Amino acid sequence: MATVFDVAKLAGVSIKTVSRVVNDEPSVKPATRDRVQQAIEKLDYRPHSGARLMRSSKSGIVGMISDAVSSAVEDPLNAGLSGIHIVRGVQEACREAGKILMIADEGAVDDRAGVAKLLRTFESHRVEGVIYAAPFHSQVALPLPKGLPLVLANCFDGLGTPCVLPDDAGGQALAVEHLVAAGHRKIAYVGLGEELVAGRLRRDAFRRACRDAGLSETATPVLIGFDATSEASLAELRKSLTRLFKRTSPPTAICFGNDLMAMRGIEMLERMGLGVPSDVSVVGYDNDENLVRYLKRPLTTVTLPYREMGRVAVGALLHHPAPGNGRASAASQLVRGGLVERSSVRSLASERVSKQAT
Amino acid sequence: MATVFDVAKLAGVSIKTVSRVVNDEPSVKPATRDRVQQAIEKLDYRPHSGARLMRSSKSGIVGMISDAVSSAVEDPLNAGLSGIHIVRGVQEACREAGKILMIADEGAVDDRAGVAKLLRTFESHRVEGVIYAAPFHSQVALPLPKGLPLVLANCFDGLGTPCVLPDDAGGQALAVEHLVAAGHRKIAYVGLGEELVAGRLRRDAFRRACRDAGLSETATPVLIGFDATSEASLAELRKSLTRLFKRTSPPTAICFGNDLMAMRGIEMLERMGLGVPSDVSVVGYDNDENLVRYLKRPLTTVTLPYREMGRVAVGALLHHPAPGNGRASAASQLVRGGLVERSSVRSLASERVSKQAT
DNA sequence: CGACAGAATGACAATGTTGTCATTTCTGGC
DNA sequence: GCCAGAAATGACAACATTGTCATTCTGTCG
Repeated sequence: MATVFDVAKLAGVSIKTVSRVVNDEPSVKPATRDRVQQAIEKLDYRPHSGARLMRSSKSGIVGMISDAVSSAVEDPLNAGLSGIHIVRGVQEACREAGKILMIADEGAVDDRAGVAKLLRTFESHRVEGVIYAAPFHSQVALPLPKGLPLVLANCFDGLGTPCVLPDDAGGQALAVEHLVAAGHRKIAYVGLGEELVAGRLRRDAFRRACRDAGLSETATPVLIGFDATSEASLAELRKSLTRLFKRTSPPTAICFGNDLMAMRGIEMLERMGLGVPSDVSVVGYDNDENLVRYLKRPLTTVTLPYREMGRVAVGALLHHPAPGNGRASAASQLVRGGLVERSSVRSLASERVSKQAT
Repeated sequence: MATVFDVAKLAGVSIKTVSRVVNDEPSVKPATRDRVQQAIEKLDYRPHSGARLMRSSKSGIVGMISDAVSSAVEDPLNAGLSGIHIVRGVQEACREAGKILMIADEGAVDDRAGVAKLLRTFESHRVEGVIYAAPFHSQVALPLPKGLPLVLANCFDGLGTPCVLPDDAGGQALAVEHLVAAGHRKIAYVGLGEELVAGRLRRDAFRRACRDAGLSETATPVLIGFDATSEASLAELRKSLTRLFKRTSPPTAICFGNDLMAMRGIEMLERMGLGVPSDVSVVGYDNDENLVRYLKRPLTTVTLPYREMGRVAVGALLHHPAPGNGRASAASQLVRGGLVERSSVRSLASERVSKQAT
């Protein structure tokens, strides 16, 4: 492959001038520039990124660790494609910033030794930073690279490593506020397990939002600990729902822990003779497009803003302020996803009038 | 960051010895090796891949052009995640070969200028080869890189560029053979548009397989040109199906052009009062896991072996024989996907006995 | 016309590694 | 104790580029 020397000789200039043309530096006469360009064209010259890197120590590469692709293929039932959306956001932001993205997907994002190895590879390539994306909102314990900026996406390590997280609390509040605005006063929460970060945050936010709306605890029962991918847990869920609607004053709306659970829950409600949203309104969480597209009853839900999180992570990585310098960007950034109104929530007209009266 | 010099000084050896240790070369005394390893550890030394590349001209990087991630996010309804599976296969094979994968996903895989730019970037990084994956079986016209091995996946260019393709013909034959073995003698084909490569191949293969099985053309009507993502086309499909079953001797089985069409078709058949598979057996194509998992009626279908195609593509790239050297690997490789038996095909017992009699 | 500023260009070092080949250090047999 | 041959180690060039600084060209103004 041709080098600067070949190009320089053909164009009748010095190698430094070739370098200037290649890097769009000023003070090269247009005529010279043209000659060099033509020589480049003719010789099919491509700058050698390795040699370049050696001089400038700017690789222009961003590394990313994710199991998005592997889990989308290996485990399509569980993987809500969350990772793919984060990757997409990262890709977009990298492109806009003129960076090249190098994705390491070895499947095992929770294998410390494996991650350490990937980080070493990235360091060898002198990447400008690394983004680590977890498949779901969780706490992680990563081996921290020495001189390499690292940003966590969809996870945190409690050690002050910069991270980008979904605003589960804010999102759940949005759901409750939406139901309250539609006139609902008796709202149940049917959620994930407490061992999940998202499960805890959403449950707590639900409670707080209900309190803020002036709803009593008895009117807003909280049932948690379900896993919509487990048959046993679904049986539990069915029992709980049955009990819930045997109450003297059953809820008029349910916030489900996520879309999959909402989907299963709706099936159960309908089998119990309860229409959605005629008898019960339902709000999900995640806005899992992939799931939502197969639902007969369009589901009102809260978006988990994965793509945006990817973008924010790149921003945090590339514009990370020199440490201890002026207005430090918060180590942890929350990204709020919006509520998507579809047709699983019914407005209780009488209430609405009394509330929305001018 | 530390260099070989730092390590050499600390370990009390020459830089060359450090290089030997790093590259696991023989003839280094165990004691020396240990000392160097410790120095590396202590200094957090990471070989500089750029400098390395300059000397050895082996980057260990494979480039890939795909729109898998972007289209999975941008257009989840159409994208059957095919691309993701190809990427996965490529990832796996790269890992096994000790190569690093660099994915360029700019969304526009059919933009010649865009692809040319990506190829230039890859050339700059001295990748060892490039895999170009198309979202569906198609013919492409790519700008061919000069000194860079290129393998096409899920597409071909008719110019002899090595490519890896799904064996649509073989797969469709599998479907027909399965139905015939189950005793079906009247089989309809309801397929994709002729403008699609897969549409043409599958239709032709269907006809040939029927002929081979001794079925007459009247018993095996072919209806093509449908697009299950278009409402208008679905209306057409409904009309066609209605007509089909008004015949004096309607088919007992249908091969649909793909799983989505099969899904829609089954809905229509049921609305027409025809049970699947009690009244009509159905075979799909693609084995789109992502779609199949939401079907109530498990669909018998033929796998589009995307993942395997990715693996084969890497194999073709890395073991590409020196041109004009001995047993050249075929420029075009077909990968056969198997038939997945679920429960949308009913065995016609009487027929079966007569056929399977010893 | 000469001097001068600024634009355009070039010479050369430096970057971190590995390949080549030379040199030193062992090892075992006499 | 010596020597041949092998094993271990080292010196140095080469890789392709950019940064630094020097040099040459070009036009302008007095």
